[in-house]
Amino acid sequence: MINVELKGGVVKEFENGVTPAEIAKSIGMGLYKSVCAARVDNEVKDLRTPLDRDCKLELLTFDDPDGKHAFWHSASHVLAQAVKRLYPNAKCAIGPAIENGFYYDFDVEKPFSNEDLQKIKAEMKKIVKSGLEIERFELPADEAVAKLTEMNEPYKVELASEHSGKGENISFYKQGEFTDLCAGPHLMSVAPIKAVELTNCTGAYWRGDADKAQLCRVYGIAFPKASMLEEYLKMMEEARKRDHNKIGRELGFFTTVDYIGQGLPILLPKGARVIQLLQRFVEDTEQKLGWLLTKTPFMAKSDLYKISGHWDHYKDGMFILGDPDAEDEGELYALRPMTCPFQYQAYLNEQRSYRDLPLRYNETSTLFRNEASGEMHGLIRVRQFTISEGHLMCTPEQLEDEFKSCVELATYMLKTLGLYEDVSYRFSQWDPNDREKYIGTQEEWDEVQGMMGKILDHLEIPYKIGIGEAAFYGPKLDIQIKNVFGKEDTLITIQIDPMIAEKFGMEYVDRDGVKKHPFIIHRTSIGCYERTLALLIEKYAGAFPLWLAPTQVKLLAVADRHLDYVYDVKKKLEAEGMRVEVDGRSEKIGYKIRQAQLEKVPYMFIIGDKDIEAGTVSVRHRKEGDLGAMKLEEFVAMAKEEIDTKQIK
RNA sequence: GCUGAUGUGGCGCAGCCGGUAGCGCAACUGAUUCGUAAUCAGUAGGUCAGGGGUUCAAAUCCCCUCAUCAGCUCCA
Repeated sequence: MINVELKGGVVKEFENGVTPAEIAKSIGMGLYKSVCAARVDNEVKDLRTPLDRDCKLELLTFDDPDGKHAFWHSASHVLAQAVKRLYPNAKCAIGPAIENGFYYDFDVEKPFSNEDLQKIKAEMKKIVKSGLEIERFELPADEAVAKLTEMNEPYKVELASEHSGKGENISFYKQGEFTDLCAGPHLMSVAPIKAVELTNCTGAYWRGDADKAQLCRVYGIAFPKASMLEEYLKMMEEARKRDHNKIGRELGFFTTVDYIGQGLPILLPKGARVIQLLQRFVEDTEQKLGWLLTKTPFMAKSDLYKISGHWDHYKDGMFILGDPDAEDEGELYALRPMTCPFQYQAYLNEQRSYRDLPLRYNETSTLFRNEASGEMHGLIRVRQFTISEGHLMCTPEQLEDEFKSCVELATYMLKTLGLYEDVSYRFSQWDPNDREKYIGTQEEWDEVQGMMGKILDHLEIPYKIGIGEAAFYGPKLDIQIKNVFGKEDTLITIQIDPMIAEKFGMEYVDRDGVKKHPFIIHRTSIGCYERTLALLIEKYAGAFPLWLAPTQVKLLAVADRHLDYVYDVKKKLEAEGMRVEVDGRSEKIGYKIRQAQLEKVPYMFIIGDKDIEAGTVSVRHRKEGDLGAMKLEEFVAMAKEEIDTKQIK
């Protein structure tokens, strides 16, 4: 007998070898039917795992993230089963659960059309209705490979073969006629997968390698109840309404033009205004913190990039001016994809001593990157962008404090913008198995990654590790954020570079009179203005905080005879430094209010006879509605407070 | 770059199996001067992303290019 501690600390006795599924059943059929997976001593296990010692057991339902995971993973198997029934020649690759749902990759002659997906969905529903039990079994690796070979599943054979020789058994899950190589965990049957939607079908490379076969990836989502699916789909629709690429265009923040080219957006007055406000804020803040502004050229001869290593490691990503196949490469110029090697020249301008360090250079820097044509996305991925760039040269002793101050600056920016709660952290490391991509030796990387890891731990930053995500010259702390589609991008990056100073001969004379190479921190404080603008548009659905709003107050006259007073108010507000617009059209007040609301202007003044008589303005807030009449000075004081403290409302 | 989808007046859409473009909103003009999310009437605007081809005839069929979207790969 073993003692199993259940929810709420209740300890029950069970026979040795009991499974979580059996325990769930003993508690009640309701629980048994809804349980998806088990957490045994904080480890997620399949419900069929025999328990052979005292332990703590949590029975995970769909409400638990790991429960959801198992649920979706089983749904992906149902998807594969349906595909195999309808398209017996399809070869199965992998089909995991993801953050929101699941996908399965298939090798098929022709990618699935929307009609195909409908058919597949219908077949999935049939499978679910049949309520097939899901069984688990294990085979030794060589037998597993033999079985999968017989099943004519080459991708599965490849996966199983990697495990042969390890001496471990390989697990399979089987439901009806469908068997899949899989580590699990899975549901006990397909029955609970009541509501399914196949959301998308796209291409995806086998093992994420662009040189390998391209497969057909079907994305889906599933829930135990139809109402949950409806709710989810509605939520996604709402999220898409915030898509910066849609409302950013509608609200006049930016546009694109076919004959200018991909990834080259036109920032319209509103978008340009927000970026200007952000930029002034960033530059002023950085200056106060001891950063020295530089302005360096947008292009340089190839020689510069050869020293920095960009020519070898980043050439494909650069816009090169001239014929790259020309004999004399010295005459080639390239637009800068990064600011680093330019700003280093400022450092190199004088002989440096340890007394000069840390030396902090910042720049509002426009960069050009020849991104592959399929990569562009609204303002988030573009070919020309402007970044709050900075490079900081310091001694090893200063590294931790300086790194910390860079993180603090980024945090301050994120908090001010209201994005702090929305980001996650990634410690981006090199991939030792992909040496081509990096400079430096194993020892150098181990050392600098060790240092960075220690600093991050001291800062108590909750990061995940990204292997192969480092820059070619050093590891990064990437501050990640998701767009409305759930796609993650880097908003801010702070990097430690122990290698490039040497390449450029950047030195300082230390206390002991010896010349040494400084550490360089590459960092951005607010990221790229275009991308940050995009995420702010999505965050606020276009309704910017007052301090960033392109137009802060819209003045609406009730009737034309009030316009003189209105323009007088405008003048006074502008004298206070506020951004004001007048809607002088001969429309009804309701119409003009509606327009201003749709434009998401923070404050509207409704001005009519009553206001002129009383010498007031009637204030309306876009969210709070009618705030009543007040003296202009009263409003200005209130608005200034809101602006100065950068309130978000 | 790859897979798939899309590209019709400023925006959102119609235009089925080919016979030379419609609607709503916006814009403009006129009337209305009306206090917190849409006043009424009228006018103008597109050759259908661009180029080539098939055809007596193409927005509608075919090819190429460009751009947009989702995903992959890549990346701030």
